Amino acid sequence: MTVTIKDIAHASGVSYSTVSKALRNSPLVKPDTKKKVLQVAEQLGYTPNFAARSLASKKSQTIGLVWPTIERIALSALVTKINEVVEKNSYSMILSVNRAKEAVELFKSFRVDGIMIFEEGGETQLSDDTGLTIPILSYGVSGEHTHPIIDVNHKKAIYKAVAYLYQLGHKNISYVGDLSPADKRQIEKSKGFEEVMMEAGLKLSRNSILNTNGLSWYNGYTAAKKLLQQTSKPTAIISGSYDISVGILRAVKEQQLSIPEDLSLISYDNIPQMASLETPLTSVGVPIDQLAHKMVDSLLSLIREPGSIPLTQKMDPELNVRMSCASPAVLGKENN
Amino acid sequence: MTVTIKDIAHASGVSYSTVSKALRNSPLVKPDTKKKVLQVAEQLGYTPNFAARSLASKKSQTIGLVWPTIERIALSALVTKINEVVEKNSYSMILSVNRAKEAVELFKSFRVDGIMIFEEGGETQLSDDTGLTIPILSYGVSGEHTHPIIDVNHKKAIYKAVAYLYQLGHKNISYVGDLSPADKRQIEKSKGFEEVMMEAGLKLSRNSILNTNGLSWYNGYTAAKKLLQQTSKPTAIISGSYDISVGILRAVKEQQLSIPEDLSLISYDNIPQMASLETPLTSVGVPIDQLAHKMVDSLLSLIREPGSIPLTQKMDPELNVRMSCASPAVLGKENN
DNA sequence: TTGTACGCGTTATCAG
DNA sequence: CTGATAACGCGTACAA
Repeated sequence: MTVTIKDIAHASGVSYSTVSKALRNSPLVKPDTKKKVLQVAEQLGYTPNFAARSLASKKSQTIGLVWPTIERIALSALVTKINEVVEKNSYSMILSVNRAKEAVELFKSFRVDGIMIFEEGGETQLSDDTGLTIPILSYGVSGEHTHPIIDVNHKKAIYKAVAYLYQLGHKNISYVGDLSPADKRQIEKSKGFEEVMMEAGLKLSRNSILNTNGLSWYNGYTAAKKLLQQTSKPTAIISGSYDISVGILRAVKEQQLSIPEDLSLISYDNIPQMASLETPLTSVGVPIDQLAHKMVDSLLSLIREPGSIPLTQKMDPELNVRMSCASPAVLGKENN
Repeated sequence: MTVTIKDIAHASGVSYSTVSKALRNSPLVKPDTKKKVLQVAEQLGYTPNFAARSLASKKSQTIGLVWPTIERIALSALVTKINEVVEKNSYSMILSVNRAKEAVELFKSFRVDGIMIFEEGGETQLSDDTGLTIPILSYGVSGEHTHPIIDVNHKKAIYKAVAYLYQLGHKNISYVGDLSPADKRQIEKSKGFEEVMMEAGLKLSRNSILNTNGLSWYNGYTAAKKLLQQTSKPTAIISGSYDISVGILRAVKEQQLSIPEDLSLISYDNIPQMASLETPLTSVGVPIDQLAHKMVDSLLSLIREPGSIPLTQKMDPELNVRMSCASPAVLGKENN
């Protein structure tokens, strides 16, 4: 039999409405009574019923996080951090690994106070809410969108990567990433690369931008393999994501090449996992701490007051130097 | 303004109890009315209120999954699969990345119908529920436990790994894993190794079982590095987990050794990520499809009828051959 | 087959 | 400060 506030009221000799107040730490109850009630609640093993609470208060103190791509691990550290920040703000967080549409439906049913969406790949077009409307915040790419998003300044990221490589002496740099038109974020990365290279006066050849046709490690692997088998190889590669980098590493190994001796590699995604690869990679991206705080603060602000944050907020990426870059080999090496 | 069944009732000219029945697809309503009600509901953009539904029915049709170690990616594929199976059974699933204790509290507040716990490392002792009691199923190691668990037959796994290596000609096999007494699962793995080696008549030296003192890739890395620097190296290693294997790979690379030419490696954890490593690893473990089905079926059965499943269920592991094992090098090589 | 009425556990609004 | 009491949205006996 479940313990309710009525049971507590009975056991502690006050009315259940007083119990309710005491449990919510209302200033309207005498400290003595409050203490007693809490004690009894503890003793009885009381667990609040969110369903009832949410039904009565129209608030759930919970936010939902949609994360359909848990296999793409680039985000797991971010999720953990976000959870931490959420709790610090005395909210709870629940996740769903369903596709965005289904997950949002689920969260709506739960009447979460706000929703965060992590989508990599094709962004779902969320139907205009005919019914109830819940604050939604996406970690996504700028463009047409009705919900606010937190985005990364992709061009700046690419800029930092290219500048770093340039300073090491690289002129022949390739970008390897997914170019499928459905994924705006990936498009933006490659376009940024194009622009930065132009601005730096570095020439773009046919091999400068390589389409992996997908975001999995295998796509990166096949693309890199093709690239590395050619006679005129780049001296440095910028990879569009963690997973693609994993594939590139594999291809590099199979071609008996060494990083950074034969090839420098910078990866997108500034995550801890970069350091634990068989070859630790230098990377660019927004530090997860910053991202987590920005996202949670924004969503909570949105919950408090609709329209209180800009539709687009861009975060500044940073370069995280590890050991996968070096000055390009001397000329003779090119005939390899 | 949120749409409720009363609104639907009003708009479609029936009572709201009829609407309720229609929405739940009860046989007690005429198909005509049912169709009409559903249509109106759709039109109005109705979203059921789980809070209310759960309050009234005392069921949430939702299970909670506790997963504090999302960084340890070995389980992400399993989680996705479980979600799939759960939905197929017309339940929903929500996740929490909190520590088990907090997560269970959260889920209890939500009145989920059942809870699954994924803990790697120290298993939390859940307090005896003074209050409400929810079916809990753990993915854990056998031992003292009050909640039912799904476990892996670790000894069999090790047996398969050793047998495979033995057949390839290996006699000098080491196990590299975490031996911290807090983690029963890891203990069981290493003990299994010991037993199997004894039974196979293979001798155990001081280097046969190596304690990584932790489960992260870095722990695997330092342990392997120490091992590989010695003059008498094993010809094959069995690694206790995916992450540890990642570390071993890194150490192997730094020592300028090749897999499988200089060293064979089999990893625990039968997950897709094994194939995408820079060096794809042969692995042993329970196929995730089987695991997912067993876990979901067991929990649902537990929800339907408490005590309807055994306290411990062991799953049979399988060997997944990739390319990280070969016959040991000829004798001369040993002087490397 | 449909409608009425009550209860689920909690919050919130008043009146004491 | 405390205690009734009316919602909150829905499921479900029970009545019609």
